[in-house]
Amino acid sequence: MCVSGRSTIRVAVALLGVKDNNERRVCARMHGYGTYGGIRIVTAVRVRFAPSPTGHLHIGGARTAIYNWLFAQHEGGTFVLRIDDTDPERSTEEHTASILASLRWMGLDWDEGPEVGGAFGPYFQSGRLDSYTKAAEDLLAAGKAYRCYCTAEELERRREAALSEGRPPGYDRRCRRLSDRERAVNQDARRACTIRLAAPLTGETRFTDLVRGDLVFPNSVLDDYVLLRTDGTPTYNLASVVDDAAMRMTHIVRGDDHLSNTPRQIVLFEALGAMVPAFAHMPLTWGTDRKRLSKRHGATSVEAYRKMGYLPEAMLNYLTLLGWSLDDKTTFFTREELVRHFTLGRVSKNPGIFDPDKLEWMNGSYIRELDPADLAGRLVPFLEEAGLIDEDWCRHNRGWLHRLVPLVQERLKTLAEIVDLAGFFFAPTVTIDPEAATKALSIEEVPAILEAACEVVETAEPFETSTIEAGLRDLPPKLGVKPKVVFQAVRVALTGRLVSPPLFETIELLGRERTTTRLKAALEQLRTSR
RNA sequence: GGCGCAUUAGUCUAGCGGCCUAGGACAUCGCCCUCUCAAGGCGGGAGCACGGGUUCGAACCCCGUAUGCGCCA
Repeated sequence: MCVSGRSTIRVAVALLGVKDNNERRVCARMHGYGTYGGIRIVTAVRVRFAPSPTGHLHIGGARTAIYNWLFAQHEGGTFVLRIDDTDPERSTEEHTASILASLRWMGLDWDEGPEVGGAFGPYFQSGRLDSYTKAAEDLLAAGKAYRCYCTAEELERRREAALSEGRPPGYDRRCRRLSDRERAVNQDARRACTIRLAAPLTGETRFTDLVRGDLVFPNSVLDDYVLLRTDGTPTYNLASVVDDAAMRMTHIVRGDDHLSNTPRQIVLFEALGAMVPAFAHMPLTWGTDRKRLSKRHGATSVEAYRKMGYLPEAMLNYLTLLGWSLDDKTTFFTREELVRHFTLGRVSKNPGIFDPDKLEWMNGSYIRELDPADLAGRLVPFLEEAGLIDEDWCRHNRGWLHRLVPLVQERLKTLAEIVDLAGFFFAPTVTIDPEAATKALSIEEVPAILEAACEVVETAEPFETSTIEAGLRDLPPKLGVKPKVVFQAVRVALTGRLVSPPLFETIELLGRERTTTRLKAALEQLRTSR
């Protein structure tokens, strides 16, 4: 331990009781800090992401997790995952599992938390309830909290009265002024009560937000908020602060919807005699209508985007850039580059509107950059999901799949689009889209075109793109039609639609057999319908 | 109602007093390439919320106003 500068103390890791396998990293870099009795403490960075398992991991939550993770990685600190499941009504194990899966999918592994353990467990708040009760009781004993016997109805009535008289509607601290005798009477009668924090009445609470700068709040705006409800359950503020203190968090990186809550929590940290962490409030993520991102805006969970065929690296890149930038031009970052460059100081102060278009563009760009073999592997689950292939098929056709990739790679914006784009390869017969038939097959010369094309395919030798292309390119002048007419007619006959991968390569990949079969089938269909 | 935070094109952003006749990207529009669709290339339109100051000089500093959002209830 050494003292450096005015009222700044560097604290060795052991002093804080941190004994885990991060110790080596931790000792190497000491960037974190908090305040303890007004003294600035510098120690290893410890941050947490603390989702409530009431649904899938939300885009907004994912971004908060990413910023926490990047910050921890950049600083060589510890990233803790804590599940805030104090609401038994809405918390489920399925949601917890889904959140863990989404975090892992994006590569946001945690150093401590569910399934990996750590020195500060349990990492579920439902397993820590006793500590909240104890904290509340300690505060009670120290005179820093008090029992409040006001009922919900009384509070409601007084709030309305205050509002109609133009007074602030907060709790009037009535029970804080109870005499010892009154307290004893209520206690003996075992009247239901909440436990409220006895917040300071004067002075001010100040802190430095790592994103927004120095902030000062007069303590007069603080209220004596509830810590423990009548049923003994902790409020968000109590549980969160007690855990953050117990888990030795050095930085709280979270959404700025909590900004106004921060002075309230700082007062609690101080009342508990705990180190006050540093804070960094991230701007919120909005939907396109400038409202909180919700179901109305379409897919809002990471899970949904995974299913739609988005790549985790695109997701990470896009979400990080929604509220953070390195400079005026860099758009693409590998995970390592993000870790190397990420700092809270360059996080934007403005809320960001989630733009699915830009995500899609970025995803397409990442797909194009993928190693073809890698892309092939990533496409398999989507083809399987659509029922086009199965495991057995994969075992025998890996080579074919690798030949397909170059035809689709620069056309895919999401992995799931492979089904639409290349599904015709796998179907036994082609169903021709009526609109495509009208546009490409209704021309008088089409039967002749298809017959000629069939002959080209039957005789192309060797059977490969170049010979097929040469043969088909001979047809337009011979038949006296435009090239486009020939190619579109053949395309529709083979794929059923007006849009497909490049024609000649498609024919090669389809094979002589299936190509001629399809051309003949289309011819037959034309004859019967005329 | 109180307190707080924010405000660069439709969207994400660069900018931290002269490098800005404001840079990049998505989207959009036009052209080129072209067997369709993509991808790619070239080009266009579009922005400092408003009003006062400070300064030789303001997107940038200060003060108001407006708007949006958050928290408390």
